[in-house]
Amino acid sequence: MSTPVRTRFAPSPTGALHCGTVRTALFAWLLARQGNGSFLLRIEDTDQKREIDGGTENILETLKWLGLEWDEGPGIDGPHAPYVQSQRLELYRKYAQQLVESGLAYADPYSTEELDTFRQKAQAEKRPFLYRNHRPENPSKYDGTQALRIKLEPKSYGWDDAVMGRIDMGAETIDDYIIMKADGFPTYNFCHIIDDHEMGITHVLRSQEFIASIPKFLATHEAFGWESPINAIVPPVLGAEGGTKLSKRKGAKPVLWYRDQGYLSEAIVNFIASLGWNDGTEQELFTIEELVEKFDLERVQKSGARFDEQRLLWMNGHYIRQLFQDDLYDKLQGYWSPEAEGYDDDYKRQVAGLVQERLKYFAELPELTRFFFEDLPIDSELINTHKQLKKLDSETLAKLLSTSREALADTDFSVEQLTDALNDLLVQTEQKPAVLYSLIRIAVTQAPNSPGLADTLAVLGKERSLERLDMQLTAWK
RNA sequence: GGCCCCUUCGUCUAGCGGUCCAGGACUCCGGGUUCUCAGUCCGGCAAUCGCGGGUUCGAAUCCCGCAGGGGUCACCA
Repeated sequence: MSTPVRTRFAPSPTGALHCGTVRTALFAWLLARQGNGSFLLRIEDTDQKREIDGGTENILETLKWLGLEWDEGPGIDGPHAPYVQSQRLELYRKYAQQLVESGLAYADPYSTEELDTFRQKAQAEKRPFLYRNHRPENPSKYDGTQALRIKLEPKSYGWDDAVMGRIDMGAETIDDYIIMKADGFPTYNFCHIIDDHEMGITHVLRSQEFIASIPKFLATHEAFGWESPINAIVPPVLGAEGGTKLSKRKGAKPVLWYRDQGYLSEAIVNFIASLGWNDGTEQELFTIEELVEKFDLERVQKSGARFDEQRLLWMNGHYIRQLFQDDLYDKLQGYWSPEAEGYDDDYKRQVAGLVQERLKYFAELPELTRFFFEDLPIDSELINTHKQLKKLDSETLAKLLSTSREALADTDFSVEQLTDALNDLLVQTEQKPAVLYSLIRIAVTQAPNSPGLADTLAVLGKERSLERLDMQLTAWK
């Protein structure tokens, strides 16, 4: 029996979560859910300056919406609470002190300006800047008000990355780095190592930008005499244009934006999982259960993947079409146009049923359903630009429409009777559907497109449909 | 610049020495579904596998160079 997997997602509350960040969380979550593992959420808020209002709430809300429930973390707690770094400062200070006492950490005597000078000089001489070349001979005693550096001896580090495979890096990537800032807060580099160790994390997934820092992390483990968890570097999610990774600065949209636009969490999860991972078969669509079952770090791609909105849209449409009608109707709450609000549920349910296979995201609902809720003004352009109808004069059109009106008025407006009546009209008028149906459809909707004619008429109802046909006829008189 | 990672259709990818003159999906194009849009079904366009050398009877697959892209070198994470 191997020890249960423990993974974590450890974001900073510095902005709304976007799809790139969340993919790392998803992979970690999937890994934990495969066995009787645990998924932890930890808030890394050690940079007070960059923290934004509502940052933590956004993280919690995003994960909950996606269904990535955590077993330990804010609101759940657990054996390693608290799960917010700013509430764990004593712990980091204790470990920092331990390093000071064993001579593995020392106070940094330099000011920011002095350090900048060192860096610039190194750059001018075209050699890498290494802090250890400036290590103070007799550092003053650390009193908690200076920056504290860990002393790391230059040596090579390598590890077997669960995604990337074997990676070795030379001693030049190792240098003394700051573990405690002058403001008394620990740095990410330091405290996440402590937390991951304390919390018993077995697999640490990090995005690609951390790859060069891993030797530092390994060395830090070594300083404490700890064993490193399994490291896994996940490739970046790139913006649609490629090149650089998805980021707030490059306009990556918050995950919750997609929710608000009417994307389904199943679609987002499926789509995000498919960026940089596949199960080796030709399957494209996965339920979350299938993802849990099939996900494998070894099949995670090493190269970056672009975020293709087009493909997301396709997937979302797919998931919308899968919805049961009641479920669809519930989810559509809040997306109806203001005009629709006065209508009863039964009517709106029927409308929803007609647009289900046309919706790519819920926010499209109003523009797809306008004419079901308001009488749109006569738009003569619809007929004047129609490839068949524009050839006919209004007298002919009026005659056709009038005939149609009478025939339709004789039905009960059920889809069955309407379909029959429409068929009969084709025979009777000797017109092609492209002419007759288009004419009726435009007259009754005043929109360039709509669901099927019989369905649309049936939902609109007899009274309203005939009224609109009359309006069009009046316009031609 | 040093170090590290990456490189198959426009995009996401399959491929782990022969079954690949490279398969699937999205997009796009054409056709069917008695109107439109969407959906759906059928069909099509699209990668000489970054380039150059090897190894081998045989390479997208192994090796070596090169090029391009990305990351990183913070008292940010």
